[in-house]
Amino acid sequence: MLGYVLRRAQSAVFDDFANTFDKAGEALTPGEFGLLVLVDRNAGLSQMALARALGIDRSTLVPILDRLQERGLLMRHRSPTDGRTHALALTPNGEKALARFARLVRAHEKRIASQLSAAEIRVLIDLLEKVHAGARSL
Amino acid sequence: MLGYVLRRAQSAVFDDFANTFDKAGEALTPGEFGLLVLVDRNAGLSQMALARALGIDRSTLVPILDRLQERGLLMRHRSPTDGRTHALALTPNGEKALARFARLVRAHEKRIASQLSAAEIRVLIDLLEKVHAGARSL
DNA sequence: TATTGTTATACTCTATAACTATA
DNA sequence: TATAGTTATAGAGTATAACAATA
Repeated sequence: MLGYVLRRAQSAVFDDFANTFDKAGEALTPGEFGLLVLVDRNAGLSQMALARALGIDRSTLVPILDRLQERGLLMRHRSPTDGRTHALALTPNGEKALARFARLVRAHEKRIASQLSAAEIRVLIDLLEKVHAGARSL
Repeated sequence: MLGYVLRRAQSAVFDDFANTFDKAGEALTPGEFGLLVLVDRNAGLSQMALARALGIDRSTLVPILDRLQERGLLMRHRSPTDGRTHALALTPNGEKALARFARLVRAHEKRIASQLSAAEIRVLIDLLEKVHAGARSL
């Protein structure tokens, strides 16, 4: 029952995220937003480090970065200290886009929490973290 | 923030689901479980009706049913009243498998809720439904 | 004409295995 | 030898468009 309700809520939230961006003429997934935030806050990190932080395989990351790079949001620089790694960073355009995206995400967050009081939001986040902890105890 | 926490919890729950089935030597996704439950409780329903209930396109459903049918869990019967539709039903083997699956899902649900009291579970479900309602208000 | 199921096609996310360049 | 990134490949979920059978 809990798993089902969680899945439904998550699905509605995902749809709202997509809709928010769509109506603003932008296109981004929650995963892409999280990736951009990570790169922004940790400029220079490698693809391996990013993949680890996102919990995905390094090969999965490649086409995702390709797309973001084609969109001019992000760049792979060659690391001067380790020729094997790419130092990731947002482009100036990527920084500007991320600021726009962050505004949209705030509006989205506001809407998904619109039926909850501030206290309820805190309780919900707390309970979700307990679910996370419980599920992790394999 | 809420969106992110929700996504993380959902991801951990999904992993626990997969792990539970894996360790029991079974293979099933939450979506497949939901589908089997729907067919079990509404024997004879059509693919269109099932797709609508699942919120997916009818063309998406086809390969999913193909796989379940290949596994001998489910059958497409020709409807006597409407030659266009298939009446879906679980096979006897599918019924037995679903009983096994339901046991595993109960164990899984117990684990993801292991850090929560009964009262907290009720509150969490309530709050998640409010999130669902808020996100739906597009 | 409209509906149901199927197929063809196309993206995206996901992974594993093998390859290249570098350490 | 080991690590980082890439490519090839494969499977699953998702969709749209076109098609055949049926209503």
